[in-house]
Amino acid sequence: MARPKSDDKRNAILAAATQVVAEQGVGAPTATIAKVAGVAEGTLFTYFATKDELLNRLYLELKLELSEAMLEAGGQSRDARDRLRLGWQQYVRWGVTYPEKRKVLAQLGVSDRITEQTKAAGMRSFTEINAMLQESVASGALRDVPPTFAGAIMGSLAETTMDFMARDPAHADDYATSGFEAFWNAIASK
Amino acid sequence: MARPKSDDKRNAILAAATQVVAEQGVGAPTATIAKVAGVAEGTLFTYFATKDELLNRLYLELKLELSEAMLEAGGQSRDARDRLRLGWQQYVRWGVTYPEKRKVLAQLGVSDRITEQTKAAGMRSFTEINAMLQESVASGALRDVPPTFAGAIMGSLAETTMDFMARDPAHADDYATSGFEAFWNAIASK
DNA sequence: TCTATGATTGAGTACACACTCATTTAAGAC
DNA sequence: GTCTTAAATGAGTGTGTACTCAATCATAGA
Repeated sequence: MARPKSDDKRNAILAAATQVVAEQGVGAPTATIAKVAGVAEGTLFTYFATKDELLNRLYLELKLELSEAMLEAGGQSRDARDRLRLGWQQYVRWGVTYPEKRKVLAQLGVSDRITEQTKAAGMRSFTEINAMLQESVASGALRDVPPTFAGAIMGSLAETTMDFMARDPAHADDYATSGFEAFWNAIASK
Repeated sequence: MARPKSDDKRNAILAAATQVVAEQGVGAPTATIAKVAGVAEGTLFTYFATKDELLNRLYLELKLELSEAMLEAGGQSRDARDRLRLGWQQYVRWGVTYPEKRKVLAQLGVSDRITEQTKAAGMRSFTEINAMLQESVASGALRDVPPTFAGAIMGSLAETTMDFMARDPAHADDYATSGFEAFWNAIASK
């Protein structure tokens, strides 16, 4: 091996892509991403063959990061509701801490540049969380429907909650609390 | 006046934009939109000064259409839950009937080419629906939070529901029913 | 019918972008 | 220290796109 590829550069490119795509959308130029990453444009293409590959990798990376954040500090001992509330809390915390990452995920989620394959792989990160949901859902309004539906509901309610938290920071805590209550009632109430 | 602009052409352009943006995303070329609409590219620019103006108008038009669809056939006599269920039903019906319009709205909603002003104007179409929500929300989990939050929750749950209906049409009715139950519990349960 | 006005056309323009490639640079093997 | 190999560079290339404009055409009003 002559000169190895550097993980640092790869990460710098992904981080730059996050920043620039959050600002400018999926149409953000590779030239800008490279400049922000501190590498030449050509270098970007030695790490990612095409812009689409870069976007798909970024999507996966962020999905994985989010799913890991949700499971962090998840002590086993609590009951289902508490474990879900913790996951919700972590989700919201992550989204508030990294608004660009959240925005990028929203952009990429509706972009047709993300392949079905990538989306499927992204969902796999959430199997553990879906398992957490399963028991809470068993006797509620969603009992007739797969647990991934509850997972999607969790995602969309958390996103909606964070939108309002961001728009009206003074009442952020109210939204976070009410949002979780709404979510719990949605999946667990009969 | 020498030659009047034609509403038919304007509508044809908006319809073509809907179709093409649903297929290709916000980056769809104006040349393609014009061709699908059956007009010359130059004509597109006599009806909409820029592509951004076209996209913003399209967003407004679709938002308005959706809000009107939701209020259709809304007899006064029912109780709050029934009126909301009817609105939900109409929402889902609209989304299933016009999947391209739904997709376009999703694309435009996260695109930074839609101005804040346009988004605000789009929300105004939903004031009547927000009023409907207000009473149902009064004593539930969302009592501490503005009714537009309940409206946003309705939107995101309906979208999630339609995603699953589209992905798994055999159980579409189950999703529609469970989705509304989840929504009602989310906003009205204590 | 004639005329003035503005809609309609589509080839043309200026620019932006994803990706390439000849050249330079640097890391590892010996 | 030398050699080999692949990473790094950035000017260059081809393509695609939003928007323009001179010429043409259709309509409302006289």
